[in-house]
Amino acid sequence: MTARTYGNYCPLAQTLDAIGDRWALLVIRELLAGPQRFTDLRGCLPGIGTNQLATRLRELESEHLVTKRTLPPPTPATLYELTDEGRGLEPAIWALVRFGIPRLRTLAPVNTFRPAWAALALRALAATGQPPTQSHCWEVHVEGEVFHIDAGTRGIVAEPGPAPGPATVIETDTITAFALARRELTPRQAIERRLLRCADAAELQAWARLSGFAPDEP
Amino acid sequence: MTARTYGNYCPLAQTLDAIGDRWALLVIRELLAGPQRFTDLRGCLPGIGTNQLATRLRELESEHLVTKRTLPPPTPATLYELTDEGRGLEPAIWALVRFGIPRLRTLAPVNTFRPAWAALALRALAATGQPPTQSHCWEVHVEGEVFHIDAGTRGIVAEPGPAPGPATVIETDTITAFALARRELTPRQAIERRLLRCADAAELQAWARLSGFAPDEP
DNA sequence: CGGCATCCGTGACGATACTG
DNA sequence: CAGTATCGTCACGGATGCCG
Repeated sequence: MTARTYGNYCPLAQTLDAIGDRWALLVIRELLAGPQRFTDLRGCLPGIGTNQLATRLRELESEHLVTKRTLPPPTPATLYELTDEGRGLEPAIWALVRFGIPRLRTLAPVNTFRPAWAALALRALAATGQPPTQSHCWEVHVEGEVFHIDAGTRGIVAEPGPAPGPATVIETDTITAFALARRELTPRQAIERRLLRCADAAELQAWARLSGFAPDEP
Repeated sequence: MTARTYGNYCPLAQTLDAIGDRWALLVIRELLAGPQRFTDLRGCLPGIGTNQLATRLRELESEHLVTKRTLPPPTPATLYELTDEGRGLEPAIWALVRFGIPRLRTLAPVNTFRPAWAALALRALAATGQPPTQSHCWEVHVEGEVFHIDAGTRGIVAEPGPAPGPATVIETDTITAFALARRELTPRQAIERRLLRCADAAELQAWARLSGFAPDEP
């Protein structure tokens, strides 16, 4: 009953009518990592009220961006997940994330901090640099958060979870991931300071070029 | 502590802290067409309160996304315009616009309707299809709204205003522009029905391929 | 008239408590 | 675990007034 609609026949205004409410895009941010339960979402969204979360999920469902699924009785749990239409928001979200990366200021004490958000930043950069000349697959670990990048013949996709096939494993921590994304650190420096691990230096450089990280000095 | 900030050290949350407030992105939408005066913005944003507009402009200014400029005394007027940092939002806005285009439903009576928003949709599509093999420049007119697309060696840019050099002029109306963007009409059909004018059919097709419009039947 | 500031009613939001 | 109920508060929308 939200007459809070902009009422513009404008694609941007219609989008904001759907996802412009407070918390809406952050709910979708969490669902980008895969299906989630109500309580998981609540835990990942510090400060949200349960009523607000319930309302946002209901609205996103009515916009056909999110669906509610109930698992069969062995372990009955209701999961929320993005619809195909909801996944259509990904390009916009990655662009918003990329815009926000240089604006991350020094950490204020009130700020909460999650490895998932560092992984989000690395995922958003996964197709902004030079694409590799041949197929690659990377599996990136940021303190338990895992996603993989598949640079194959059909372009570059960055999906949550471990890689389905063989992949170069890259492992780092939250702070280092943010520093890489903000280009305050080169991958080589991260390796030297034992902040990042990767078995194959050439694959690491290919990932760095693909993501547009800061280049090493010659 | 209702500073209304999410308080997350997350690039998406930081972006939403800056532009997630109501009306903020629509203000920026209007500024994408060039510098605007307070009253012009108010006229293009039906429903906004003057205090809200003043507050949003002040906040966007403090986020360094918008600057206020006062013209010299001949015709003293204060103009609001995007900063370079604010223009960094363009990729995100185009992605949000593209997400909203298929979601534009049939026109409800309450909806307001502006040629500028149709031009926005065409501008957002200006680099989603097949890039042309050689340099092109188009100047698109939608009921007085003018922008141009420059597909040169430095990539594809879509800027407000008329083209600085020679360009193929394309002229159409608001409804047709939306129909093209929604792929409900092909450019050829628009020509045949006298809804669109273009002096050069080959240039029109190049623009259609670049924008990913509906192809003509073979 | 353009560019706000102020006042006020309404409703969305935030926090807590409570329930199937 | 997955929400609903309640309530205080604050931001929003609309109207009006001030000032260059």
